[in-house]
Amino acid sequence: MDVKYTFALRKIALLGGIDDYIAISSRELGDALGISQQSASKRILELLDEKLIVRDLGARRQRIKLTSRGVDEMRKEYNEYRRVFELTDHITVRGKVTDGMGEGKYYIGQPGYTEQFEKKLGFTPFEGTLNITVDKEDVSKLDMIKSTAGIVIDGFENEGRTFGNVIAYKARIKNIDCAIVAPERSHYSDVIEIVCHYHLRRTLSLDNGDQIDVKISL
Amino acid sequence: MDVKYTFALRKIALLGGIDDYIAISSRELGDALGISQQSASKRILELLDEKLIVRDLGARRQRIKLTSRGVDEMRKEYNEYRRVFELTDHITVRGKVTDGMGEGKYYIGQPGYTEQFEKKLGFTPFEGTLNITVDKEDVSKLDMIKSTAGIVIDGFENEGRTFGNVIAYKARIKNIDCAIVAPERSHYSDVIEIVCHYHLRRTLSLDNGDQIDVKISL
DNA sequence: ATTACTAGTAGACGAGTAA
DNA sequence: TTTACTCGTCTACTAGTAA
Repeated sequence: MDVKYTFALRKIALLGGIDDYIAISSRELGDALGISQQSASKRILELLDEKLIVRDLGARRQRIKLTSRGVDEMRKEYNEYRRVFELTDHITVRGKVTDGMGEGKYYIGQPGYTEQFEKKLGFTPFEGTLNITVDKEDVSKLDMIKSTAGIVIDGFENEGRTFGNVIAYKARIKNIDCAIVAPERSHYSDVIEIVCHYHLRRTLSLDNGDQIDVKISL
Repeated sequence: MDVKYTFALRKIALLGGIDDYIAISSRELGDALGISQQSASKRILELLDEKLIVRDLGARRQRIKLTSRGVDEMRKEYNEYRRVFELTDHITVRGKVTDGMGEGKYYIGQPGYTEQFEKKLGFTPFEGTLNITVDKEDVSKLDMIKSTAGIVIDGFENEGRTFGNVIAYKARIKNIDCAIVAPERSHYSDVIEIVCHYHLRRTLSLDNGDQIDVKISL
């Protein structure tokens, strides 16, 4: 992403283009960006080309707004700033214990993964994951976590099946070491999966719906 | 502020240069920024020139960190993002009622100010201000408020004394219209001064130390 | 009034290289 | 190894102007 695109995008967002269409001439945008009308016109064409904004080119005044791709780019930058200004060395997210679909157990059981967990996380995982539905107000923190490096658990093949890369993030629940795991290319979700050496449900006497804090290292 | 400076600044901050010196070669910074070693070296010189970073040029590895001016620039951008992602149309800050130094009363009493308050804020101020010490966790919100336009109350001269410009921000305390006022060029403070048509201390039966929410319009 | 083309130019970039 | 100079290229800008 070119810097000058995010700069223009941010100004458009500040002028209200993140929620809805805003009527703005290329001259006005140019003034806001400190560039000429001609350059602003070109910038708009570039942003359209990159599918960062959409335009409704009326007879007299064009109206533009960010696309979801545009909003995503902005959020990425916002998260970088949050890491700079809000962070120490960990983030705490709160959520409720939830039933998983039992899939975790199958994956975690694969020797190709377990060996790496031991080497890279420092514990052999209990066979099964604890699923937590993150509270609405903390979901944005998951973005911040995903924007950090994480520990790559390499994928492998076994009996003709392909197991993809998994990213792990070290965490602690009530001072017990554990890790959040997620497929490398996972789409948005408010559910996180926890692996741990212990059976967390039993060790901490957790039931579905129980509130729990997860402290994630960065 | 040139965009490319804030971009470089942000990467340096993310690499830890906001808290302390970080050792980073021009090649490494170039890689982080997606530019050549030569350009990164030039960028560092430009940032030094703008006093956005300071450098400790060791024999083998240079060490750099942001200056307070550099951090301020970053925070300005951070606040723009917060306005985009966190805001609706107001911010609520919480604080404790505090004794002022009686200065507010003298200033607010000046006809040069009161006439403008009436015209620009829609009320004649009670002679005196309510001081609130903002809670530590809400102090950063004051930055966000300062980064918005505010209403300019023009300065004037009276009997040889110069009264400077004042910036007012419309606010509400328990649904009573009021405004935060601050000298145009005020330095950092966690105390805000409130003007109101009513004597807020009496009207709301406030004592020093009482917790109070101030809802500030943006 | 708009948007956006063409053309000319300033300046940002990286390659080569010195220290 | 470093940092950072010079210099040639090429991009990104603005002015002029068409539609």
